[in-house]
Amino acid sequence: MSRRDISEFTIRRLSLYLRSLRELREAGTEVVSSRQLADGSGTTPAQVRKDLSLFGSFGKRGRGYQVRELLETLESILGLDRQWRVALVGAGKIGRALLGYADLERRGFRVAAAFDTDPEKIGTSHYGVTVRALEELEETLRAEQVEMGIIATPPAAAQDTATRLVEAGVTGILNFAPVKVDVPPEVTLRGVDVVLELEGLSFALTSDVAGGSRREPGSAAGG
Amino acid sequence: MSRRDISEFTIRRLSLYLRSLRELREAGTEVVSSRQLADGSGTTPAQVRKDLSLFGSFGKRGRGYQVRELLETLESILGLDRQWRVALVGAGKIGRALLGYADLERRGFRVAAAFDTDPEKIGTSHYGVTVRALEELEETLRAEQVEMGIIATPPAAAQDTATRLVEAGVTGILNFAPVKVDVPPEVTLRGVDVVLELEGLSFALTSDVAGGSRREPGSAAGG
DNA sequence: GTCGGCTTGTGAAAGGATTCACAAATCAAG
DNA sequence: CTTGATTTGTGAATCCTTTCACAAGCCGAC
Ligand SMILES: NC(=O)c1ccc[n+]([C@@H]2O[C@H](COP(=O)([O-])OP(=O)(O)OC[C@H]3O[C@@H](n4cnc5c(N)ncnc54)[C@H](O)[C@@H]3O)[C@@H](O)[C@H]2O)c1
Ligand SMILES: NC(=O)c1ccc[n+]([C@@H]2O[C@H](COP(=O)([O-])OP(=O)(O)OC[C@H]3O[C@@H](n4cnc5c(N)ncnc54)[C@H](O)[C@@H]3O)[C@@H](O)[C@H]2O)c1
Repeated sequence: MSRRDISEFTIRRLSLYLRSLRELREAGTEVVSSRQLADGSGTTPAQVRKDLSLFGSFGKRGRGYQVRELLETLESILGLDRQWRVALVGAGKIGRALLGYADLERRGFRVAAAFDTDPEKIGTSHYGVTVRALEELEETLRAEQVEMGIIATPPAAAQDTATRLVEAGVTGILNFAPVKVDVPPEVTLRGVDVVLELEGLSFALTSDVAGGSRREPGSAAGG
Repeated sequence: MSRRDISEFTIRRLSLYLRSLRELREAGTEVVSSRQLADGSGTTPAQVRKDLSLFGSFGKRGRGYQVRELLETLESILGLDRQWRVALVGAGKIGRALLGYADLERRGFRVAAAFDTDPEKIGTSHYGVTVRALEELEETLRAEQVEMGIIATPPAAAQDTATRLVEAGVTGILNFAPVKVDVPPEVTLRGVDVVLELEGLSFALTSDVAGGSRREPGSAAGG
């Protein structure tokens, strides 16, 4: 069972367990059962145990899991026991909202640089990050050892942005633009599309002549 | 095959096909094959045909699908042949970015009202929407016949917000707060969690000693 | 120390989703 | 009209995920 064989579904759920575990740690809880983790992340106890068992045995039978220990284990599995340096391309409305999103830094994702093409925006600072000219992208990313990029440009610029990010050494990209973006196979790409999510709600509400929730496979809804 | 039996995976892909079809329409293309749709949305031709076949027969063998016709069919299936009225709760950084997101209106989602608790924000207008006091939520939503809600409050307020939205008649909710939110079974809930997506990238980049892309099941990456 | 109640870890079974593969249909060329 | 190149629609097969169910292990009570 190599890390490569772990499914996307499992990884999403590990993040959800982590979210629960952080809350439990804040609350001072020391031990947690698979049932509690399942309740806190919208899945089943068997699923929790199966997910964890892919990586090892972390619990005690009859007792459960140590919150602090499991939390550190999951952080380590997900590669969160370090800081990631992230570049943001596109300092528009969503880009600036992300610059002000303190959870990124708190969870280990430091926005090390931001870029835009708009002369009005270049040179301005937002939440401690100064917006640079797009031309400086490659140089800056190599100097700052950035490994992840966030695309927050208009859709028309998304593919070019992705290509340049990859060219500059980035191997993980989060894309907010609602267009298909191609990257080489060694680069990991995830997309967030707000309209697509709303369209999913539209379908559900249209189907429901009289209501009905729909399962969201692989990850609990509610995140 | 009732609409209720259609999987979340299929629905996400239908949205992606729609995205491709809109581009094709702009480009003036009249006919499209399952292969082209697959290429444009990161899936396979067989998957496209299987997805569409769940709802009917829309193509011509040996030829393909009429772009305009299929586009209208998919919009109708997804319930997008109407306008949806949406309420936004939390007019902070991400909330205001969403108010300025013109694609929402363009795709049929009108933000009919926005709410906040901060006296400094109440009464201000953003992109044509005036922020109201949270107290006015129930009354306004009923008056405006709002059916969907977007939660953009701090995590601590998310569950209360969801409860109030449901109480006010909303049956579809999009949650941006990184916490689990419970709603009654007749309400559909989707969550967007940026940190969770980045954590997924973190895992992929950590696994890859020497690169390797990872499949995103159910929907093509790149959105 | 052992009994009873719990909870994990995990093979096996069940349930879904995707891919395969091919008959049926369309169309253009001759 | 026939042939050949396409492309759809779909049952069957494959692949993957989730759920089941239970032996093994832990803990506190007595
Ligand atoms: N506003 C939202 O709430 C929201 C939500 C989800 C997704 N999105 C998507 O995010 C993207 C940005 O949306 P927005 O609302 O922030 O738009 P915006 O117009 O406010 O911002 C886009 C920014 O990108 C800059 N830009 C343009 N071309 C560029 C390039 N080649 N390189 C770098 N920067 C470039 C522009 O100067 C501008 O500052 C769009 O693709 C949009 O669909 C927006
Ligand atoms: N900033 C981002 O880019 C970003 C991205 C993804 C998710 N999020 C999430 O979105 C939520 C909002 O983030 P933000 O960065 O916009 O924070 P923010 O602090 O800028 O905005 C939150 C807003 O909610 C208001 N609010 C507080 N309690 C409320 C209540 N009970 N009802 C209505 N409004 C209330 C506040 O007055 C404030 O205006 C958070 O849960 C955050 O984790 C933010």
